[in-house]
Amino acid sequence: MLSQTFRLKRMKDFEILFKEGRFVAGRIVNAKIWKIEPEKYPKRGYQDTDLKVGFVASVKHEKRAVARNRVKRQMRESVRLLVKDNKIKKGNFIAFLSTPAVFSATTAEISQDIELVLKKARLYI
RNA sequence: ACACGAUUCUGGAUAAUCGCCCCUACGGGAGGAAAGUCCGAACUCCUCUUGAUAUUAUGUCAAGAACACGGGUAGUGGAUAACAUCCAUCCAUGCGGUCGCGAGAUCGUAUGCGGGACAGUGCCACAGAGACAAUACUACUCUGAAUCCUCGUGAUUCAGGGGAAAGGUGAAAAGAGUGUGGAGGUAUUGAUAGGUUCAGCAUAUGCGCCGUAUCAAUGCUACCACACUACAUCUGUCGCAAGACAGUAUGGCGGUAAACCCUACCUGGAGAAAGAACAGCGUUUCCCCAUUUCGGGAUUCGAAAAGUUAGUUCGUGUAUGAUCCUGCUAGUAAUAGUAGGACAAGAUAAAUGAUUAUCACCCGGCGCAAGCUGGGAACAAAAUUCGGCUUAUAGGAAUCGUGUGAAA
RNA sequence: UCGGGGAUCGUCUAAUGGUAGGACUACAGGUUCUGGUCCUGUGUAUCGGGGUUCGAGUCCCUGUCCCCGAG
Repeated sequence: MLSQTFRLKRMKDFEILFKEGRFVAGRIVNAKIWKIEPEKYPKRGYQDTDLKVGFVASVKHEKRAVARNRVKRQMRESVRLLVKDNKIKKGNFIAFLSTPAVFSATTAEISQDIELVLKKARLYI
């Protein structure tokens, strides 16, 4: 499970990410990515070396809470393994978004697709 | 043995690696429904009433929720902190078996928002004469009057009565029902006698037609008699009660209250985003300072943007607990009392995960077997706490019931 | 964690407990040289399940889905 220091939690952070960030599509997982610009929001206390990752599972894609929570946990596990090996470029906000297909995928498939998305975004080292 | 149904219980185990949340540490870490949010309670604040007290125009403490409006519950007795829940029981209804000619009785099982229709009001479409102390339309019948002619106790019309055994409508028809008999009525059928005006066929007459008379059979039936069955009331016995049983007793004015309503009982309101502490934000107006962008003659002026905004701790996980486990006692039971033991998640973009192995379970394939191999494993995840209800649910276990087959 | 409201033809919307109506759309026919307009006709619905009632879109219970609000 991913440590709290790498988690995106604040409502305001999500608002900034979805307003400023760019969209990257994968096969079963999409992403919203924003390169942190500390001088634009000086009072938030952002730093260039921060890495914050959030996870979204939409109610419109899957109604059951059990399935949504499970997908979020699977995505977190995949990201944790990447962060552990320092595979993700620092200084970014990332939010991974669900698609309808992700709810029938296995953990290995989700992990592969997250790597694919990060490579497309040129954040994979 | 198999299949189906009902009820109750269960809702995979162990280990390794890498992680997450709580915790000083040791250690601990989803459910029977955590779900839906349909009820109830704890807890907190607010409102009102009464009393006490301090002081002063309000505060504190205690007890409570009257009146009104609204909402809820509804056989009886009990359980509970409380409930629309639970237990026991009564009654009614459905289904099945047995008994009875029948109305019905009885046994088993299931279901039931199961008070009141002599307090009042409303509604009962269409159809039908009439839909609730009703109606008199038609058939039938009596009286009177008028008109007509073939002048007869004829026909027609009108008025006023009588008449509920006929009309055939409807879910329901004026209101207990069933059986047997009586004396009638009525319908149908048959036989005999009679008629031949009218339709028809052959045509001396017969078939047929008419339905006048008698007889017989069958069906329905207001009324009367007897017997029986159910219901209500009364009296007696039994039961805490709802009610049950008995009687040569008495009686007979539809349905609907999940229509308004009446009766009895319960209920003050809002909810953890409750609420407490720290911080003192946001909104509106004015002033000042700093940043970015744009414009312009411009160390300045104007315009725009951005910077702040669901913060932190407690409440919140408890051992002074409506807690859990085991035993005993009381009780038919729900449950209560008592003795001993246990301490069992606590997050807030929200922990309880991912991968692998072995065992156990289910299905398929290969195999005599041992076994090998491939696949499957439901419904669904705490959000202040607890008691219920409702809905979802693979596989397994126990008990009971029904059906089929086999054996005795 | 709570509180409100709703669901009727393909779409929008009516209906004191008594035949589910209207508009647009669709289809067919007519009018026209053809299309449109216009006229006529036809088809199509009460969210699922249970109950009360002679009878339920309406009343009661229960589920499903949708929308709105909350210092």
